[in-house]
Amino acid sequence: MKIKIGEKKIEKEFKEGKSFWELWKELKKDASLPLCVKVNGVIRDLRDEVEGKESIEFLFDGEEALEVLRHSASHLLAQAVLQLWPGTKTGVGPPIKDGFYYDFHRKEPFTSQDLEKIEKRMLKLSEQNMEIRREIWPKGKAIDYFRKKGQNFKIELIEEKAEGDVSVYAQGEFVDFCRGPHVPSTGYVKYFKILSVSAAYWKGDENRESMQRIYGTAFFTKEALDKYLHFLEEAKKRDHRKLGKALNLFLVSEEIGPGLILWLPKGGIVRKIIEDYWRNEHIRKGYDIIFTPHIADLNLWQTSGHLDFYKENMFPPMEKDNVSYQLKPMNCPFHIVMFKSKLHSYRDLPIRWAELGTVYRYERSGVLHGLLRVRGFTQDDAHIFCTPEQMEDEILSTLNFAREILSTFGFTEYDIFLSTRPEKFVGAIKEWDRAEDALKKALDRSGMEYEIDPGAGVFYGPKIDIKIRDVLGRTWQCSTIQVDFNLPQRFGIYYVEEDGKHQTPIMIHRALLGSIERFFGVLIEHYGGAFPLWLSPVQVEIIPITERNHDYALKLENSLRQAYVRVETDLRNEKLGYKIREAHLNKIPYVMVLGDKEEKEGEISLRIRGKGDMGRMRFSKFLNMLKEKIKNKGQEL
RNA sequence: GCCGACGUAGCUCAACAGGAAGAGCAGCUGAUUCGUAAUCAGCAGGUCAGGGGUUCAAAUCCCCUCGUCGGCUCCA
Repeated sequence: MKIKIGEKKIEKEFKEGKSFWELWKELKKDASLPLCVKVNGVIRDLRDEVEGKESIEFLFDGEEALEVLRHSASHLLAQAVLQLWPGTKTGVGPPIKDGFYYDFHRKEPFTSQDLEKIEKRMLKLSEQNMEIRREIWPKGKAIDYFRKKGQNFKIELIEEKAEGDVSVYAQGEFVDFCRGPHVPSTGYVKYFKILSVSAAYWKGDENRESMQRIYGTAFFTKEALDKYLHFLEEAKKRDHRKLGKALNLFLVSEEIGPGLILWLPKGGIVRKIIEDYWRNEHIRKGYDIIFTPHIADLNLWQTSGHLDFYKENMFPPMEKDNVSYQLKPMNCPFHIVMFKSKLHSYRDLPIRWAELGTVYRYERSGVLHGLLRVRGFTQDDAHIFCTPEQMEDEILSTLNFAREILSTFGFTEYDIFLSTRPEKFVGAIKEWDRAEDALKKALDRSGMEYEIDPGAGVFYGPKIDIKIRDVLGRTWQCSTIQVDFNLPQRFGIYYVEEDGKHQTPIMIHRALLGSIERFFGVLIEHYGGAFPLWLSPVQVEIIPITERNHDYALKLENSLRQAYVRVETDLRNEKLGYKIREAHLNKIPYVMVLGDKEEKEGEISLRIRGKGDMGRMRFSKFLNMLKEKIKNKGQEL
């Protein structure tokens, strides 16, 4: 039998019938305690019996053990809730990415005071260090037990999931239907925090009961827990809605409507910089820039099929002169009609048409969220019409293009997913295979790592999604590259082949930033509102020390403005410290302080955001440095 | 859309348990002309989200609507 303890490997004969727990006690040399064991690759309870010739690994930490710990924490939560409010019905309580939750059903809502009470009770239960035992019950016994307790959700789960005997876990008076595994006793769950409560449908079904879901998190050590709580605070500080208000970037107004964004001047200029960069790069990559209207004849949406499969996301049509017009939820049908307006030869392909197209989608009120989920937004859309042979190269260059653009905004880590054919799909399987193959080959050639998400493609074609990671390690869906078999057929578009035959082109939809609104929101959070120089709404703040220096300040302001530098001068009758503080709070990258000394020598005193006072330098030197840095679009100041 | 919480000055937030709406910042006016994260004084600013109800009396209690937040579901 092979046993692994941390990095150490031991070969040892061991008798059957003992538990891993006992085995550990015989082997252990120090006070460290494993949470669970991995037996032939499967995570098991320490209380399970050793069967003989397994390869055993004792787990002390790591992702798998953390999941076990959090799962046990969720049981602790349920036990605490049942002790505090007997009769509460319990649902499911799994570990999740950053912690765990447990679903409960009862009339009264849990208040934040209740959450505190629960946490205290959990602490007490942890201190009691109750044994956590797995028991195997006959199905009938389990159902009887939970019926007596009035736990109808548990019964539903047992009837669905259990085949023969039922695995339950018991700690003190609390028994839960659960597959496990768990830590050996409640004392293992020490460092945890109850975070929030919200609603969740039973089994995610809108038609079923609404449960109250209590979220929490748990870690191996106090340090790790504190680190995570600190991360939550940091994320809160970076909230784009908060920063958007503080930095006057954008506004959502009740008077305008929910999910509709007003771009204030400070945000507007950032958007302009992003869009200019975007357009210029597209032209450089062989795209053409096009524009299309915001509404179109309803018939267009009939042809495109959106009325069939997208209706619930569309605002209702408006009628005038016996024509119904539809506010557009997508740009693609316009581009298709434009393709159709001219006869295309295979020699024309690939055609790459890009548009910053503003679309409107009806989103259910509960899902709106700052800039990240809105009802009117501008997609950085493009459609590539190409031959099947060109598909792979086009996808590869799009991938590289995406990488280039995203890294300019400081995003260099991605999670990439290739989504393949779902159960419901249009087009021939042969086409799907070809497209999936092209996407896969392009990904392989790009050298980027990716995961395959089987069956997650859209009904009209397979796709690649790129999720970016921000400085806090959070992921955001932005870029998407989708092959479409549906629209070209529905609109009957074609190009003329070498031999004169008509051929349906491959259509690739792609967005790199996703939407300008969402991307801006992500950018704000990524940078914490402190934009790099090239994106900053105000790049240089000029602060004259006294009124005597106002003319000099205005002269330099003009020089900077003529060099296309975004500059503001603070002529207010305030002290230097006050103005510096304000520039700092506004996260302005460079501050030029101008007093009598500077004015006399044609110099400036420079402050750099995050670095402080850099001393004096000639204005001309500063200007050259500034222009160079803006041109380079660097992340550092 | 669903469940819960919340909505007070431009912003951030007070107002014990129903009894005359308050502070800081921002704004305006004046004084101060200042060397690296807040100078002082004065003034102005509110249909307490909107509507209805209970009460002698409502920011406060009840109902409805709208919006925001946390999630569910959905998603660029």
